[in-house]
Amino acid sequence: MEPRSKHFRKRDAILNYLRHTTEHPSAETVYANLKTEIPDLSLGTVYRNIALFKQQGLIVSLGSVDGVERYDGNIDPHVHFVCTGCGHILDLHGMHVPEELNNAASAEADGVVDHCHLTFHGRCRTCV
Amino acid sequence: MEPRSKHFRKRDAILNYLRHTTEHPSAETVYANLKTEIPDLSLGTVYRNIALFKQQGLIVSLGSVDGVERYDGNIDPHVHFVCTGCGHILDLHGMHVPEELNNAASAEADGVVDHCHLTFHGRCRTCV
DNA sequence: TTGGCTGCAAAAGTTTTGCATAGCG
DNA sequence: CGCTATGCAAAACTTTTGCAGCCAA
Repeated sequence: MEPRSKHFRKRDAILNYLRHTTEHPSAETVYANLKTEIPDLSLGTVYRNIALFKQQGLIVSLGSVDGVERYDGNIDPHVHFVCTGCGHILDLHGMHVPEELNNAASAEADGVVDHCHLTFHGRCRTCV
Repeated sequence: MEPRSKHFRKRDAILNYLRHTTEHPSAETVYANLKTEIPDLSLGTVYRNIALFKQQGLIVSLGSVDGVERYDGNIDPHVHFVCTGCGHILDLHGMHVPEELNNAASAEADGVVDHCHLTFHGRCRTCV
């Protein structure tokens, strides 16, 4: 993705990074990885842009693992597997949350369901 | 629940509180609510015991809402609804994650699934 | 010149930890 | 006595924010 302009070079780089990785990184990880490529990048900028993307719905928060928030640039609904051992987050594309559950949820909660997260917790192969 | 002894009075009080509320409190909330009853309770003790309970599997973490971790003393598997507006967490007992998904998850992740969390996000009736 | 993006560093907020004390066994 | 639980306060960490500078339009 070619930057729109110099003005958005960092913003684009951050979103681009989030969209092209499957590691579900934290802000710190995004920063660390882009830092080599963009030496004058600051952590504050990463946080600011991540907050923006989240608000715009361009990325999704997966919640915190070991006290650090993790993000996913793939906003296509999918299921996750979090390894309790190494903290690695895996995408599971072979299943989806049945539509009935969504309906049942909004009915029982007596509210409006926007989206849902299904996350399995366990041990990945190398951590078993 | 009668305390086992004075030695565990606070620990028991914290677990007891978590088990008898449906508000899915944060550590701070547990502290604030028990403080009136146990004036010489410290926040550190709440955090220490919560960490212990979590490790022992006596309570479950629901992840962070607005930067604060929330806990559930009800470890019976159930679904949650988190209101994006007020941060309130609701238990949904009228549904469960189909067993097939569990199997599919461990198969696709090529690991061992311990448990899973299904959480709906949206707006509760008063926040719509 | 104006407005938005950013670096930098300070601040805020949450959670953890060290140390000393008290109480159980 | 030894061990565990705890209060208190400092520390550690993550995340947010204020301010000044810079660049694009």
